[in-house]
Amino acid sequence: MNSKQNTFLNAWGLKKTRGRIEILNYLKRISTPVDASEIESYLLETKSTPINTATIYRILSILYKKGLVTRFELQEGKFRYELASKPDHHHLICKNCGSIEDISDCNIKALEKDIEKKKKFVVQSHSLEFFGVCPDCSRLERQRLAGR
Amino acid sequence: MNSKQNTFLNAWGLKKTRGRIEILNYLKRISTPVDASEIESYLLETKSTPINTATIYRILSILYKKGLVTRFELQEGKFRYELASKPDHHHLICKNCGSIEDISDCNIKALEKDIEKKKKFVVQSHSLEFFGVCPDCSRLERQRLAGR
DNA sequence: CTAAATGCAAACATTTTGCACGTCG
DNA sequence: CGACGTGCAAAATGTTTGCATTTAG
Repeated sequence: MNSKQNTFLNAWGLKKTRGRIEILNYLKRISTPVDASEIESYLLETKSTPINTATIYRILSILYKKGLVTRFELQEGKFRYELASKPDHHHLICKNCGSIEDISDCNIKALEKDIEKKKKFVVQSHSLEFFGVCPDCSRLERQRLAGR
Repeated sequence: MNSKQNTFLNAWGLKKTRGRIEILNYLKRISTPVDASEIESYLLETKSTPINTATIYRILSILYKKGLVTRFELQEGKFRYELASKPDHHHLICKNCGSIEDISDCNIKALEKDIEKKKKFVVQSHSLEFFGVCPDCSRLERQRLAGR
């Protein structure tokens, strides 16, 4: 299936299937991390044949285990996914509108080195998220207050 | 109920009830963050009358809203809770044994200032977690390899 | 052809909710 | 007494699993 696209799937010992290809293509296109149900609705809206919920979870699980996608939680009680090939970065999450913005890496590496030395803890990955109010919501709030 | 303990509950407009007092006392004693079911089992084992699951969630929810406890996710698909009065800190989570260790604050404040300025994003809170292998598990792994 | 992947239904874990009853202040 | 808090049962949400069937290689 789809002999030219995502050849690396085979390289990872994974069969190329419609679900995997479409999920990977979707992940390539998104700018903010998505959860399983967003992936499902996207495939439902745009693709001819839907992909089963359990299959989506299984695909995400195997891509995660192979290290092709990253997975994290943003205080929502569910997981979000991104392509692991994205450069190291963190997130700004607006508690008002839910928007998620990336911020690029910020010398966490130094901190990791420090921890490894002081604590003898081998750091494999980290997650850093900032929760607050995004510029748009701040602006609207200011306008709302001013208008009274 | 319990006229001397946790008087601040009243100050926050919350009635002093057995559940709230016992949960707060438990949170004071723990050294690593706990989830709802750990709280429930603890109360079940040690206290005469159990506290209903839904009630535990409702108590945690109101304590969280009032800012008396903090809440976060450690890639487990559930929330963990701590007293908010604990000094600012982060966590080292061992992916092998699941142990959670605190690490004290590490100049994230500077980073926050930077973000507020550059991104116009108002930071209210942050979460920083490191995932990896704890010293104990590293040691056991080394021994296991040496023994072969 | 065979191992791997999927669909379906059912189970599971965590968290939330409606409603009647109980209790703090 | 009255608003707030709780217990119980049921539901909502996110995720996983067993098993029969399909499909990539």
